[in-house]
Amino acid sequence: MTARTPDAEPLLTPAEVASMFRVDPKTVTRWAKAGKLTSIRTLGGHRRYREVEVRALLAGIPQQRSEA
Amino acid sequence: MTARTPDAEPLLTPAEVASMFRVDPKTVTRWAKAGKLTSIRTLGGHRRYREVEVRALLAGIPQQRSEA
DNA sequence: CAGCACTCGGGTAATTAGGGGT
DNA sequence: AATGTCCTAATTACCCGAGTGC
Repeated sequence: MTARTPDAEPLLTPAEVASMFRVDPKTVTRWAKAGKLTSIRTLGGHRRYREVEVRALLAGIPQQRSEA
Repeated sequence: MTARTPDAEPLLTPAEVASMFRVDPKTVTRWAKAGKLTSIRTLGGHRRYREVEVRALLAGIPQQRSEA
């Protein structure tokens, strides 16, 4: 009985991202503030992160800077 | 609810690895720079190390270094 | 409605990076 | 070649109270 997920992109909570990088959740928040990580906000102000982006960063894949 | 951990590979901080080997954290950094130890970088540039790799080295698992 | 775990803020210690020198 | 130590700047970790998520 799996709830269906229309077009949802997999998102991660701050705690999940933090544990993947072995850092404090607060640190992940700083990364988001610094624009190093894309953050989606809930209506209540909590942050959610794109799983694909986090995995890419963990793998050491340099992010595209839209400048050349 | 403890945050789920999607594919999180256990990582260690420089201080943890250093104390396990009873060396200075700086030395661990040198090992990483020399490619003797795999290092994952946080978005702030700090290093994290693979727990499995560290344990293996501590256990005296053959690296790629023969003794003739 | 109540409750608990998590996150949000800010502020302040503790680690880490990096180069240089023994 | 390999460690340990000194220095400064940057990054990260733990403290609090209040709000969100479920």
